[in-house]
Parts: sequence; C-alpha cells; structure tokens
Amino acid sequence: MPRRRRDAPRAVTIADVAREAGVSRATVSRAINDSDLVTAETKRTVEEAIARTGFVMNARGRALATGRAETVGVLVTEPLDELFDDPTYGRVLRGIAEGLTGSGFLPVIVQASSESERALALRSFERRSVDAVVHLTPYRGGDLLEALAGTGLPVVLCGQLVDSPYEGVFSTVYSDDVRGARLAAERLVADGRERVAAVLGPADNPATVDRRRGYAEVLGARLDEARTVHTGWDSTGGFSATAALLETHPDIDAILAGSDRIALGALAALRAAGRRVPDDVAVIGFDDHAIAANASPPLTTIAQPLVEEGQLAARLALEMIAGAAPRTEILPMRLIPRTTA
Amino acid sequence: MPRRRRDAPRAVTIADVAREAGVSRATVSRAINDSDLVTAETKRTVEEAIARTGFVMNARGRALATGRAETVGVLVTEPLDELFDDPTYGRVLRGIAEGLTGSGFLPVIVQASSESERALALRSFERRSVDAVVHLTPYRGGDLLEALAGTGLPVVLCGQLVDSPYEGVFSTVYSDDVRGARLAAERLVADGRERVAAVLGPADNPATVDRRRGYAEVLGARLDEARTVHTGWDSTGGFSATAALLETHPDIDAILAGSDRIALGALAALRAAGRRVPDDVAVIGFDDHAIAANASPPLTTIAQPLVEEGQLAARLALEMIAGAAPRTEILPMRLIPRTTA
DNA sequence: CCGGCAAATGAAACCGATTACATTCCGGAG
DNA sequence: CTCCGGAATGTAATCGGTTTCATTTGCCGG
Repeated sequence: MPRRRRDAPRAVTIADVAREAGVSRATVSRAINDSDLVTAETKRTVEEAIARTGFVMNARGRALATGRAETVGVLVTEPLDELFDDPTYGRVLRGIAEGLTGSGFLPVIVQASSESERALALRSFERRSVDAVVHLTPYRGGDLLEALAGTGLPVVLCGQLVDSPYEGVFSTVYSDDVRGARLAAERLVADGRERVAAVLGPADNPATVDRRRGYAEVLGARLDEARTVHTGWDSTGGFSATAALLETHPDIDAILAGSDRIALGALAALRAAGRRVPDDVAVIGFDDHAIAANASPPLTTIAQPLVEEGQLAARLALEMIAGAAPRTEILPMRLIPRTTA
Repeated sequence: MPRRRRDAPRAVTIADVAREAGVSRATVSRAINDSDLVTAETKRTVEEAIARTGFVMNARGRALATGRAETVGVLVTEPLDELFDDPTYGRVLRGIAEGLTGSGFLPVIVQASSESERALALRSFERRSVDAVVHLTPYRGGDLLEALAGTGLPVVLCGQLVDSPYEGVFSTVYSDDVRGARLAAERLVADGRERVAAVLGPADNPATVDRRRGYAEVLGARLDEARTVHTGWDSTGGFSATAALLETHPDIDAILAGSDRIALGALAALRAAGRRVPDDVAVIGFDDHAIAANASPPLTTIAQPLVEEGQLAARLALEMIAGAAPRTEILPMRLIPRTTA
C-alpha cells in the first residue's frame, strides 16, 4: 500500500459518500457530474451526503479517469535578463489566473529558458499533463512552436508573431500596435503638430514595425523619413538619439517614442536642450510602463491591455479545450493622456 | 471506458515499457524510481526500452498512487487594485518558478481574492491537490492563515507578518527592512548629512515600522522626530509631505523616503523649491522599483531581493515537503547607489 | 395479467502508476 | 546434498475517481 503523507487523515472519498447516501459510487459520480441519468431525488440525497461528510473531489483521481488535467500550462520562455523590471509578465499572468477563475482549471507555470527545460516541458505536455498551453511572448527560434503544434494540445499564443504560419492551428491574442500607434499620431495631429520625429526601438522588432506603420499611416508627410531613428529600448538610447536629432532637426515639435523608457530619455534630452514639454515639443511614449505615470512631467502614452490579454488568452484556451476552433483576437490599445501631449 | 481526448494517440505506459523490456510493470517502476532492488543490468534494459518506446511518466497516475501532486500552490490573495503596476508579483513568481526548476515540482497559481475563492482554494488544498503552499503577501484578515495551518500542508509565507503566532508552523521568507533602512542611513552618515528627514508610508504598515526603526538606530539625533512624517505610498503624498517639510524645516540636507514613488514626489518638491539633488539634499528611496533607475536624477535606493525571495520560498517548500521543520529566512537588502545620494 | 421498453441504479473494469506481499532463484553454510 | 536466507522479480491490491455494461425497477399498452 502506498505510504500516505505524514499525519494526513484518511480522506473522504466518493465511497464514503456512497455509503452515507446509501447508493453506489457510480451513482455518486453521476450525481456530481450532473448526469441526466439520476433522479432529482437521488441527486439531492447525494448532495446531502456530500455536505454531511465534507467530501471534496480529488482532482488527481478524476484527472486520471477522464484524461483531463484541469490545468492550463503557462509556458514562459522569455530570457530571464530581458524585461526584468517590467510588470508585463506579472500582469498577463494575473489576467490568465483571473480568466481561469471559476472554470475549475488552474494555471501551471512552466518556465523553460534553456533548451533542456524546453524539451522537458514539451514532453510533459505531450503526456497531457495539461489540457492546454498558453505561451507567453512566443519565440520563433528553434523548433519550439513546431513541437508545440506537434503535441496536438490547444495552444494560445499571447503576443504577436511576425508572420505566423500557424493560423488555424494556434489561437493568438495580442494588442494592436498599429492601431495604438495611430492613436498616438492622431493625438499629435489634433494638437496641430507639424514636424514629428520618431525615436523607435530596434528596426527588426515586430512591434517596432507595426508602430512605425501606424505612425506613417496617420502622419504622412508630417513624419519625415529623416526624422525617424532606431535605437535600443532603454532611456540612454532615447537620450542620445533625441539629442542627435535635435542637432540635425532643431525644428521638431513632437516626438513619438517606441517605448516609455525611450520617451524618458527623450524628455531628459529635451530638458538638456532647453525645450519645454509639451509647449515646444510634445512626447508620446508606448506601453504605459510604471515609469510613465511617475515621469516629470507625467508621460502621455499608449497602454497595452495586458490583464485583458491574459484573461482573453485564458478564455480562448478554455474554448479550445471545449472543442472550439482556434481564433485570433486583437485587443485595442488605449491612449493614456497625461501631460506631455 | 473513459472517453479519450479527441485524436489523442494511445499513450505509452509502463505496461508498454514492461513488455518491450521483457519484465513486469513493477520492475519498470522500480527501475524508474532508482530502487536498489533492481540489478544495474535490468535497469539498463528498462532504460533502453524507455528510450525505444518514448515513454514519459504520467504525472497523474503517479500522483494518485503516491499521494503527492508534485506541485506547489502559489496562493495570491493580494487585492487586485493595489500594487497594480508593481513588478513585485512577477519577480517573486519568477523566483518561485526558478527555485522549483529541476525538482519536478511545478508551481500552480491559485488566485483567491474573494472570500468564496479563498474557501475553494482551501478546500482544494485540504484535498492535497498540492504538496505545499507558498503564500504571497500574507494577509492577516479573516482566518485564512489559521485555515491554512489547519490543512496540515507545508506552508511558506513570503513576506513579513507583523507579529506572527505561526513560528514553528509556517516557514517564512522576507527581506530585512530594518537592515535595509540601516544601509540607507549609513550611506547618509558616510556622506556627512546632519539634518535628515524621513517621509514614510502609512504609520501602521509593518514595513514602515521596521524601516523607521532602522533609520533611527543609525541616525540617532540626526533624524529629528519632528522631521519624520507619514503619508501615502504614492508620489503625490511624497510631494506634498516634502513641500510641507521644506516650509517648516528649510535646513534639511537629506530625505529618506519610504518608497521610490514617495521619493519621486520628494524629488519633484525639491526641484520646485529650487534645491539641488544631491548637492543640497540627498534622497534615498526604497524598493528599487522600475521608476527608480529611470528617475531624473536616477534614484539611489534600497533593493529587495525579490527573485531570491521567490527562489528561497520554493526551496523551503521543497524542504518541508521532504520533512524538514519550518524555518524563517531573512534576506539582506542591497543599497543601489545611483545619483541622488 | 403479462410482455416489453425505458429509466435508474449497481457491479466491475479501467485510467497509470506504486508498493505490499508472494515467489523464484541464487549461493553458501552445515 | 539439503536447507536456508537474501536478492531480484512477479503478482495483485491499491490510490480515487469515471464509464461501460448488466441488472433492477417501474410504467405502459395489449
């Protein structure tokens, strides 16, 4: 006989409930699962017995019998040093947890940074230790996505893929960078800004590409190619790029930043150059990072609905578990008006 | 017979491995679990069979047989609106995931904000659906902690409890606020600051109490009672409190802030009052929030080792699962020297 | 009053592992 | 040469549920 956990009192099982209710285990199971094969009468009897015995379903036994785990794996492959102080991860996670609340499914975090951890995670997925996978910040490198598809499990990608060949096999949730960028640009147009500059993140980043497109669509000639520069995501990049820009194009009256940290660098450069914000130059960031609200002056920025992203990812996962076809949802970003634009 | 998941190919079980290896299921199980009852020879045979069949252990079957779930529940009760944009949650979570990596245990997030969710979570814990619980930001209200103790499960509290009656029953991990505060204070002393002010968070907060004590121990008369004020955690509180303080005590040459956001407010107030930082007034924050590095000037602050906290919590949980007695670990904070002090 | 059919229930197989207990197969002591 | 003991393995019970299949029960029409 298996060794029981130390001092664990013998648990109440359906057998106990069955005895108490004077029916068989099968009937108890059916009553619990709302089968239409049991009388309302019997169901009530069983429910009373459950209440009297304090029975709580053992998830493992059920999982074993049904082949379902009642869990959703949250696969995180993000390199640990990146985005370290970014609340993104936590917010999406919270959204997922919220989205699963009440479904009976629980989120299981599977962190797989190294190649070996990834292989391990995949093998456990293959073995159906989770009923679905929500993959955060999907990562094209290696053959992870292909392997994920190979498991046959429902998979929800949280975050955008450049040109996904996985339409129809994975569900996807992401925020509409193009639309978000348009919102920022429209704000500047409404404000009468004429000579706009863009200080963007790395040129090969998919988010950068989309944001740039959104800016261009709205601003047209107001955003000169020569006033569009790429730099790193952090504030030092934003600072130096802006400083250089102010040298070559001293007449700019607005800056669209590729991230809030870039925007902070831009603000510093503007202050150093003696420009007033927003009087002389407007600035709009991206992400609604914690630093945006606390910047001086407080930064107008574009917010990604991260919690909603997580919630929706969870719901899509549940849908697919229930048999629905994969689908893609694009969430709208919001302009958070503060002081800088 | 239970309905199998759609299109799920029949899984490889130990029975298949046993057939392939020409031994019994029991022997396979023993080989897998490194029992010393199997010959090295047999073990090798089994391992080859495993490799050939591509067998992966079914965690649920094992969990059912052993009574262990191979999971650690991460209980989050934090009210959702608080600390919303704080990376704390995510970092600790990541630490936990890292700390569990390689142990075979997986973290399961159990979010229980409402009373009913809390009850549900507890019932599932009681049923041994997890092997241990790591409780984030423990919360004295209600009888949650008592109920947690009642489950008999190993519990690790992550974060400090004011005056815990649970010594010896829960393990606890938290950062040493007193020591952190001393670090900040010592920095000011070394810098020759003589008239120090403290703009702290709510007076009844345990962290505030500890930090205040740490400041007082080091600074003595340098930190006048009259220059110690309490306010809310955010920057507006920091701003107004600092502004008021500058009115009544214009001669202060350093400010110890109860949080980074308070510190940011203080910086703004100092700038408004025409004081230079750090030349006229030094400022030290607390938490190493993302905004600290991005402040202007970059904020010197005290960092909590959040990831390490999570890692340690995970390790303590594993220890207790293995039968170790609960213990308390207090992690050292670090001074992050930047520009403001 | 009886046969037949459907609804409700019970009995038992099963999910995939672990482990107590039984069995086999050694070698070595007497 | 026999017997004993321990090591290695096999057999089967078990964990806590679900589900198939068989059985019982109740109701109806003929």
